[in-house]
Amino acid sequence: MLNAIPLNDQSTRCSTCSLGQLCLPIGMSAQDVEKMDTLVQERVRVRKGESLYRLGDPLDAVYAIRFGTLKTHVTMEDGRAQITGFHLPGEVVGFDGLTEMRHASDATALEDTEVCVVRYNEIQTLSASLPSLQHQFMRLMSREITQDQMMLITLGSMRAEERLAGFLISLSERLSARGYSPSEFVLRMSREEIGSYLGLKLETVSRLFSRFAEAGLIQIRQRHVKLVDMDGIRQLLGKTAC
Amino acid sequence: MLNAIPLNDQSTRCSTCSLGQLCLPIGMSAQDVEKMDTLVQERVRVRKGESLYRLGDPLDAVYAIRFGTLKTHVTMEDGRAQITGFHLPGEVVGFDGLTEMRHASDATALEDTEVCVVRYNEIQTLSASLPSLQHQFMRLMSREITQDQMMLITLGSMRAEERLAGFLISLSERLSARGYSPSEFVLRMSREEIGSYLGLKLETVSRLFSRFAEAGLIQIRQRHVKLVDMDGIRQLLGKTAC
DNA sequence: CGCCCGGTTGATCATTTTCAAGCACGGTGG
DNA sequence: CCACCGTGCTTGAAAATGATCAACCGGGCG
Repeated sequence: MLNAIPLNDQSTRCSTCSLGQLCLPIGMSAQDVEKMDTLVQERVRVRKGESLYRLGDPLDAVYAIRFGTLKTHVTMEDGRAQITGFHLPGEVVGFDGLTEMRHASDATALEDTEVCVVRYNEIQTLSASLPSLQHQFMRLMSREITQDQMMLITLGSMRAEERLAGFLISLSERLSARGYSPSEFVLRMSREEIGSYLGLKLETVSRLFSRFAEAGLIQIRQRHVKLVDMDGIRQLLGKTAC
Repeated sequence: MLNAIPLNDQSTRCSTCSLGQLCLPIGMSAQDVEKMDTLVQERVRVRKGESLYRLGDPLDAVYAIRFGTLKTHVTMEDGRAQITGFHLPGEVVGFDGLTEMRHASDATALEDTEVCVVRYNEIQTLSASLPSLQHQFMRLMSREITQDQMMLITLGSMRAEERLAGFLISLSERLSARGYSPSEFVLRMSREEIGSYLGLKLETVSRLFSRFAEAGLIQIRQRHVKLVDMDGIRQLLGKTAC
């Protein structure tokens, strides 16, 4: 199912990786990044629909996305599921569940995806000779906490319209940071998945997309979106403001 | 405003602290815990209503609660606020904002509270001679991520009734772990604060409490709660289940 | 003693969900 | 090549959940 890709060429190195300052090395000095070139010994290919890991799986690594898109999600005993995040290249997944050394969620590919395997052991070992690596991992985990808390605001105090506007803006910004168009992109997830992420039903998501389109804010055809009026979309976000 | 308490007596030590296995040392060996006895050099008293830190404050420490209750909350530009957590003795706050080394939220005391100051520098330094400390901090941060994700499920896919039932159960379990009664306790937060945390309005919280009481699940008088029918409350949680 | 804040309760309203029907695109097989 | 099927999406109407507005209560404190 999962396709391991043994590595021996230069392309494996963080110091020469094109994702560079979007990924693990974000904010680190060039020297320090070179020292972590041995950190990633393995890459894994995950096909669309397959899982990189599942809730309860032993956790021995975190994963940096090279290309593709992942969703992380939790399913409750009663079958209800919540998507906790959509993840783009350069983002690191798997920080949950370090407490029990077992994954606390599932990670599933929304399209064919490749990740760098960052073994937890290696992190621990390498940190001894590269103290900034330890700091780096704490920063990455901290960022995840901050992002989750932003999401709590979204789900706790925003209306459907604001949530979807925020979703589009966030996606636009993240794609833009990766060199893609900020105004025109393909949604890799279904209406239902967007709904799960935003705490809405798929019909509500669909209706809102139609409404945004009718208002001239976006153009949408299937999963292809074009953000026509960014300012207008941004205004939706702070609409209930004083 | 904040009351620093310089330390020199035994009571400062993690190895002899009564919160022991609820707090920083959770899961660590006795030897390792002794080695971290120098970690906490300072304690701080925060009076009811005062803030331990505020959004944007330089972050140079995380804080372990000795006694009292804190809320962590984020306020948006437009004034809307979201409470992201209520924190009991033994819990560690301040892990957000490590990315920018500035706090990404506010922490405010709901009653007079005392915290142990754990300087980030000290963590870094001590980790060199005590590798398990590094692992420990990652575990604590990971736990925070997992908890936030549980909260995302709550806000994203639960109904008001389920949210409040879950809140009561969670509080009961955490108080119980600290040696308090699991069935009878005092809410340190207002209806409005509960509402903010659960993504509900204060009136809804109030109504639900009344409804729970009428159904014989709880007794409530002001902020004093008694959980009468734990099983019944638990059933509310999985109600919409299949 | 009286005020004030926090809480309760009721009536009404808005938003989102639910249920239901139908559409469009992509793939499959005759 | 086209008819057929299924999945994902759209749209409408009705229902439900929670929000809002408003009045009132009551305990604690100056």
